[in-house]
Amino acid sequence: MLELLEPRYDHRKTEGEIYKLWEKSGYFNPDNSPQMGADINADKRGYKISANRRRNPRKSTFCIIMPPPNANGSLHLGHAVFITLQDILIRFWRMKGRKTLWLPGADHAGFETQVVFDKKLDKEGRNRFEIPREQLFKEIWEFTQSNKKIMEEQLRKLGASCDWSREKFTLDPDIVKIVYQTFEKLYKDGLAYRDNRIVNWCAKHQTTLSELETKYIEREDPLYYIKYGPLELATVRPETKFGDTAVAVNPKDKRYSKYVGKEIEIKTLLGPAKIKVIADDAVDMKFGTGAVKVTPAHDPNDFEIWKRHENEIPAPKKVIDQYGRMDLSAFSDNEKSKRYHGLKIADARKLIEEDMEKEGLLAKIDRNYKHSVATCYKCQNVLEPRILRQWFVKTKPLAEKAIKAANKITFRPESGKKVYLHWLKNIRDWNISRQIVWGIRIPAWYCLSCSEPSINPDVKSRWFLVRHGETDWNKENRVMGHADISLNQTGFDQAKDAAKKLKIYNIDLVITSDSARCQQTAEVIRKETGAEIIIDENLRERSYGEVEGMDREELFKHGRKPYMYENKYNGGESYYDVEQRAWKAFSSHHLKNNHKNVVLVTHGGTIRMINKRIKNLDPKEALSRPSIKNAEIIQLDMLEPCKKCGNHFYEQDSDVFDTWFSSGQWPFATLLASGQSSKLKVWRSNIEHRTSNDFKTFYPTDVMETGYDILFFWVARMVMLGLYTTGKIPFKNVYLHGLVLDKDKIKMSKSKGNVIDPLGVAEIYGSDALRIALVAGNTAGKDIVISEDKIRGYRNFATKIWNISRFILMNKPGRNNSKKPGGSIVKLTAADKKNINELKKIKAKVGRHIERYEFHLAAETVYHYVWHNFADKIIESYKPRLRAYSAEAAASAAKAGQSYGGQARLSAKEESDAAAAYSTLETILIECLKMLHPFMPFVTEAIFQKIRAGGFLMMEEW
RNA sequence: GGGCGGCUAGCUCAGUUGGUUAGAGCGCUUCGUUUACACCGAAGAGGUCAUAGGUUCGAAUCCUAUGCCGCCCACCA
Repeated sequence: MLELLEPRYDHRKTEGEIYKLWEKSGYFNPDNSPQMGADINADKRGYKISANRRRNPRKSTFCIIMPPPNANGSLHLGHAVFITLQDILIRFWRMKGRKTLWLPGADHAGFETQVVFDKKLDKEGRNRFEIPREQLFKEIWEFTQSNKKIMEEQLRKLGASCDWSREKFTLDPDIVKIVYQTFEKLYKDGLAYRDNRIVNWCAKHQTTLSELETKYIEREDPLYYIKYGPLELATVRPETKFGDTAVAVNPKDKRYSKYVGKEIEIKTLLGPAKIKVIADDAVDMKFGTGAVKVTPAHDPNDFEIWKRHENEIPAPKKVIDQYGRMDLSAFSDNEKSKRYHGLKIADARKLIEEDMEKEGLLAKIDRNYKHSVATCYKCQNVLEPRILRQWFVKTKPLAEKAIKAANKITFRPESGKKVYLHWLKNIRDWNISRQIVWGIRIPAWYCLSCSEPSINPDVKSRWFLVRHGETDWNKENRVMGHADISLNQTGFDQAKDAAKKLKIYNIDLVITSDSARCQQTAEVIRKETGAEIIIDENLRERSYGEVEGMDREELFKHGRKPYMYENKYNGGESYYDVEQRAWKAFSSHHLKNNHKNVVLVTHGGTIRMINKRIKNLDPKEALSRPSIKNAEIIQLDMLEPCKKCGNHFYEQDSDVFDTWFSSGQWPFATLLASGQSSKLKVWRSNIEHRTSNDFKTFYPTDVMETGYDILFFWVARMVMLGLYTTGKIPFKNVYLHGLVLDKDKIKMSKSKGNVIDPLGVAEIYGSDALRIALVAGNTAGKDIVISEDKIRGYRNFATKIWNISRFILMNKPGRNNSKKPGGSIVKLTAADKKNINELKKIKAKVGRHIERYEFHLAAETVYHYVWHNFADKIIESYKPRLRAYSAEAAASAAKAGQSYGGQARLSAKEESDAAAAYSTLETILIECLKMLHPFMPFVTEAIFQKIRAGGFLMMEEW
């Protein structure tokens, strides 16, 4: 520990050590707070407890759930801001005597992390779409875990006094369980539903996004006026014209009323066509020509129009695929469509413009048309609306309650409430499905036979259909059938890969066809998983009789029979035959082993037939499905039989939840999952939720402190989901801080590369300096412009505090003198009392400011007092009184030839006055340290340790 | 189109229900080795608080309009 001799405070030599002391003390954990009525001088672990603290045992609680930083990178200054603000509140209320919990966590940050990881893969020349789900998940898991560790260390460096023993990650099993239960409850209450709707699709990221994840940007695009039979209409997207299903006009528009309800003849690039004219209020008579093409598959408004006219006009016609390319497969019998099929949208538009011009279909083009387009907030690419089956949360009922609850929440700044209410009042249903791997997989299983969903079920067991590995005959495209061919080396390798993937599922049993290629594959899997093995000849491949052993050419020469259900070769079987024996075998194994995790190793044809039965496919469909690769695994999850059709086999939704769906449950999920858990509690809707002591003690929490940029994303959703699940608002106060901007006033973000590393500046100037610099001069809701100069200024303040303390402690009676002051009489003078009184007023003021969340005023008040009052005026005025104790004074007296007889020459009055002076200064110092502690915890604790070793400033009575 | 915020010292920002000489950090000027601190102390310069009206004994603060800057929400065929 740094000695007081040093004229400058060195944060490098103290901060780490101080944090370790705090952590070791266990006082971040509210369970270790001195207990009510404790009649001891030290707590159970031997730390000193001040008399004041004993008189004021913990009465009430104070809890903040830390906004979990994204575990996909390191902390930036924005994090430092919230750490500081929250730590100020936590330390203040802890000193005030509340039982205080600050619960830390980390967010898996689904899409955000996926994007970060995609970039990493890109650098490595890889691509997430080529990596199997499990492997990709595992890699991202490891990536986030190592980031998480770094982040935790960074939080420690910044002095965060959070309870690490309660730390949570959004993918912790107990959190996921609670998220699942909430989803199940929403489903049962009819508030979560699955529907085919038009959603925002990012072709780059290959996933849908919610409204909040879109960013509208202003753009200039040509506006094409197209001739549509007798009408003319305006569009910026001529390439979607192929998907038009109607033309809409305003019902009041007299110009077009004669066409309404009728079909008009139009000329298109694909030839003549007929299209119906409908009337809809959404059409603006004043825009363009007042007539609009309706393309429900590729435009949200048109989709709505179609919904309103579902019975009058055809269903949406898809003409653009998921990669943002023209998909005219619906027009495959039209030769002209080939010209555009497969083109990127931009290229197609250009070509179509040219062609329309040639065909005389264009009336005019407005080249200066300005409009805004929805883009992906991450990659800025234009979003392509697509119709997709997604899970949605019906938000209106949730929002209504959140609106009513608004008057029970105090917003800082106050304007936050207005913004919050406005958003809730205009809320739309929330798409919570994301087509990425990284996240909480949606706990919806669909019956493989009838598609009936089952939400959050118990999976009894998992069955895997595995095709055998490769043989030389596979390679040579020879018909195998019952021919007993062994695996080649590739085949063994494939089997090994499959076995590794299966290993994580605790396989109990391997059932295999008796063909060598299957037995060999099964044996590899058995070895890897340690499962039992059963051989069953009824799982054999279809017998091809006389054509077995032929390659493609030979088979063709011999006369290939169409790939049909009933066909068979001489001496061979039909698919129908295979289905009969294989299904019989499969059923009997299933009957006996449905509680076990089973791998069934068999053949392509056999798998097709088993699939046919499970999925209730017609023969043509069963045979036309894409071929099954060697060693390919098909997973079947076994649930309670489907209520609708009795089938046992299900597959899970492949999508994951929008991160904010789980984050929205963070306050109650963390508290339910932390601390000692107690019995299960039944909430509304018959869903069991565990409750916990922490939940009972700390929920609702006191403050939600976060950036205003996630007011909708997070705060509003926490209120909605918190109210829905627990019936209570998750927090009483919302404090919204501004964004930290760089010197050019641009938001700091990793993608822009303008982040300032807070740990870097903390390393140079100290965490204390950084913390108070982020607080001083900053108010709720306003953006923060931080400069190094400012931080340096507050570093100087830390040095000032250090020197004030150093000076006072140097004058401690008995420190430099051989003799202690004679009497113990400390009689305060009028000036002492006045100074202490003034101090009390300052302290009350600072406390009041913190209680009102006026951190900047608190910081400035204490700063001004300590430096310009205490140091510049009070200490200066006390110097003559302290002189009596000084060794230097003795020395200078000796120099002057006087015999300085120590205290012998001091009168009792002088002695007492000096003692009073010291006592007053020490009192003020300690109070100043307390006031400063929430803002600058390290330097203040380091000094306190010099004064009262064995105790903690952190735990002193404010 | 709707809403919100800002415009205060050279720079970055405070200024709590309207009340005496409008504050902080950095920068600037002059002076200063005094029981700690030069990462310091003392003294000082610097602001018609965006503009124009209004309410008031009194306005940076409340009201109305205007300008510029920024943000959010919604629609855009």
